[in-house]
Amino acid sequence: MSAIRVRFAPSPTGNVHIGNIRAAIFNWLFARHTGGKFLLRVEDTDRERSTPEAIQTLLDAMKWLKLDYDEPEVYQSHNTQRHLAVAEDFLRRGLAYKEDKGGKGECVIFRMPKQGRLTYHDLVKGDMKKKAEDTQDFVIVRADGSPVFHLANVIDDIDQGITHVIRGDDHVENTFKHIELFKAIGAPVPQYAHLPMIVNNMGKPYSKRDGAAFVGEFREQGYLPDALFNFLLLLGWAPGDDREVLTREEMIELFTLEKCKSSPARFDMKKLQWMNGEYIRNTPEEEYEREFVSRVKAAGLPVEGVDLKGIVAQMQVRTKFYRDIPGNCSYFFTETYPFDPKGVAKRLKGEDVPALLEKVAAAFEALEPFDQATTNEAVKQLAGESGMGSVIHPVRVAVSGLTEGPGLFEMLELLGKEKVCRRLRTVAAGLKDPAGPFAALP
RNA sequence: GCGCCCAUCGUCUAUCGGUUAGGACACCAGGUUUUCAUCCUGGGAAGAGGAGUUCGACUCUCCUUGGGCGUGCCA
Repeated sequence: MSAIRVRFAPSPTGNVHIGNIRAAIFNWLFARHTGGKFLLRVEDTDRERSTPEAIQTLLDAMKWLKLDYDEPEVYQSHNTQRHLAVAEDFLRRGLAYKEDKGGKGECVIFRMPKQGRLTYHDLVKGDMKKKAEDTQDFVIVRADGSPVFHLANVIDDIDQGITHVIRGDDHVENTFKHIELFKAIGAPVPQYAHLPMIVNNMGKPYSKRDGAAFVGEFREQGYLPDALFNFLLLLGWAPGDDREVLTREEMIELFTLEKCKSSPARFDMKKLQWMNGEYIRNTPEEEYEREFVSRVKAAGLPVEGVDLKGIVAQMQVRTKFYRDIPGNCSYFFTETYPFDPKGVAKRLKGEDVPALLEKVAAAFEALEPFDQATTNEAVKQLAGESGMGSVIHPVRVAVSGLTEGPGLFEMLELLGKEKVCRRLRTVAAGLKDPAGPFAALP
């Protein structure tokens, strides 16, 4: 039985930064790979910001990314008495002292060694060292009697039996302080692993100024949790072979801290977008269909009397974000589909277009059956010398309002003869009417 | 300023002394195609600089340069 225990210990602020959730991902993967326990500790000592809503946001983000934890979450604010008691003990043993460092009243300060060398082995960064003289005593209890992060964090780690602390690079310096705290308490020092920072194009820490920076934002924008998870994993870690798109099982199997890089990684939104597309295309059809239907219904479109399977098959490969689904294919579900002004200007504004559309409608009317092969043949006949494109483009915009979408003949078959012919004639009439719906468009 | 850390294509990365330095994203070209997307093929693109160690360095050591983090009664 493995005794490994790791934790994710965020302070709930109402937003979960991607750098932070990445630390959660690495902790989770490490636990799952080693058969250890993954715990969640809510460092809610900032009573102002740690609202129930903020905590819920955090929990939602964990759930969305399927980062399940193995024991009930621990709230740091519940342990304040314990933290203070340890500080008292330090005071009694002369490991800490009281001082008023700036007129805010007396605080408790922990003594750091004054000579020698502080060292530890970082599982990612290797051997780390620092001269004692380069460290300073630090505050562990504020003048107002509240414990400081360093103290609370270490004590909670001890109480939760944490064996490996996996966190962001920005904590490297703190580690020397924390280790002294563990020693002062007489607890075994955990193993440490510091993950590289996620930075922007400028090499600066990635922040909200650089685009979506919080888990909730990616969710709103339509990213799949598994895609974000996979992408974040690849920032600072690689499996060692050429695989990039990995299942959760593969990740768990392959993940080791030794394979973590220690240099900062730039956040590349383009690659995330690609990854998201990969995940959408690889989604089981039934699951995509479920998502598709719920999005279409949510947009107020009726999903009856259509060849849903056929539509879904056409749309899945073309979906970049789930949220774009209704806008990209409303014409399958309603007669009041919107027309893209640019498409109208480009494909429907020719003088001969109304007549063409009527000719096509008449030709289609006679088709039996009305399918890809027969419509294709009919268009070929009508186009003659001028090339199929001259017919295809106006017809596409007329029946769908858009210049992009499934192949025209697939689209026509899915729509059916009746709708197609009616739309062609309606659009033709509208184009001829000086007061018609297209008149206002350029 | 001082301390700690980092450094391979534009980006994410593989390489654990000997490779034509590989893959992916992005980009460009071509193929499939009515559009878009997918898919396929091809292309350009990298070891920051300088010393050393070595028969041989991207890989080990040192220096320089560049960057990040820390240096809070924030976490």
